[in-house]
Amino acid sequence: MDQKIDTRSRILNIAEAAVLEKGFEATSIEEIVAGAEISRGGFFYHFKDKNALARAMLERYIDAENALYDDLFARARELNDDPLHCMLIGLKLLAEMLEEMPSGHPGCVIASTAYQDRLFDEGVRDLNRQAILGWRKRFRGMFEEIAQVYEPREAVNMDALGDMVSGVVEGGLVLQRALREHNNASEQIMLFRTYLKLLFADK
Amino acid sequence: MDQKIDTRSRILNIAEAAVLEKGFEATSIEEIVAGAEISRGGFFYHFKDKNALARAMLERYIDAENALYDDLFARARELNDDPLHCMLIGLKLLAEMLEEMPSGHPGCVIASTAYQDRLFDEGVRDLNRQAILGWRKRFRGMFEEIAQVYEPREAVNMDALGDMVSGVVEGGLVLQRALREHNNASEQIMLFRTYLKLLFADK
DNA sequence: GTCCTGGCTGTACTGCGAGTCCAGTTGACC
DNA sequence: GGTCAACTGGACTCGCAGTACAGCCAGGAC
Repeated sequence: MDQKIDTRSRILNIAEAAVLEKGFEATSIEEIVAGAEISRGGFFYHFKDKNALARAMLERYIDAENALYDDLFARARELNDDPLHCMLIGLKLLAEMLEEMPSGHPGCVIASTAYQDRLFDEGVRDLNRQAILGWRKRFRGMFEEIAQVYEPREAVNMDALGDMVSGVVEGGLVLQRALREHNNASEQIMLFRTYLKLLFADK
Repeated sequence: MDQKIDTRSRILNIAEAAVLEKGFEATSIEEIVAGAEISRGGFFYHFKDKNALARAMLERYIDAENALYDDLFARARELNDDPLHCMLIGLKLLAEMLEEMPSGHPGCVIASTAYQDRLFDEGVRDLNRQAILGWRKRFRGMFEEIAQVYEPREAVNMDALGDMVSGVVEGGLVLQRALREHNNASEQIMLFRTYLKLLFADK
């Protein structure tokens, strides 16, 4: 077979799909090895235990999400050089992307692990923390750039505003999962977009 | 002993504390019965299985949260009759309440169950759904009242705006849990408050 | 050509927690 | 004195995580 993806990646692919669908604890190693067509011994050869699997999944997921944001806002920047409009376009693209996912966004691994964190060791929890702090820094930077051009109509804490991007997405995904609707996250992002339009006044 | 709280409630109290601290799956029936000082048989006498426990916990939690919102916005209404200011005061009270919780808010059961939903049966998932739809209705009503007095500066979907209250709280709690900080949720609520101030213009 | 190593397979085992079954106890109230 | 609700306690099954280890096989080093 030419689909000779290395076994480790195959395990991660199967595991990620299963975990996003039904949660980490509800995903058994049994079904992962069945899906990846390997033996249980093979699984434990690659991952010491489920914690090691969780860490590897989080690392991959965070890298992918960061790459996605890089790409999204790079495309936005090409369309408009103004920092506010770049942000607004980027959020629109993000909302569209979330909406286009056929069965809705699978849900964020970050929130999922945050709510089951006692299952994980310190390494996993720290990865989670670092990812959110990374997004805070990213968006805080973008908002500061905007604030240099547009005077905010109300004083806001820039760290908190940076966090709000993550928070709105995470919160939207929670609603989406619980309601079994499909566009809550994108609607929440669009509302946040109008917030930014109102907050950063035209000169 | 006069602390003769009936056993069922004692089980629910112990279980809720444990579940909020470390998640549903990570909480064993063993430790619940140990905490409640009953036998395993006694537990299963009250709850057919862990699902029944989850359903009972959710019902209690949702009732408590609804009562809290009722109280909060009733107090706000006493302080100011104007619907916008009532909303702003209520949100301030909510933010303060979240901040005052010594070890931070334990985290919302709704989000927690949303991310482990395959562990639960349809009844539990539906409770979850109904709770969020209830909050949507509650806040949507309040926003419509506001909109009759204050013209929104930008057109917004009122259902989505209603959801945003829940979403911002849930999202904030996710951040708080993952970051191990203690005031993210209240900061997010305060940011949402400034959104409302900007959105609903003075006449 | 052989040897070694990495990447597995397969089996057998321990231990934990959920859930079932059921027989027996205890106290309240009618 | 009988009945019922609210348990206790123990024995059991089942599924899943994790451990241990013996063996297999392909491919590169020498």
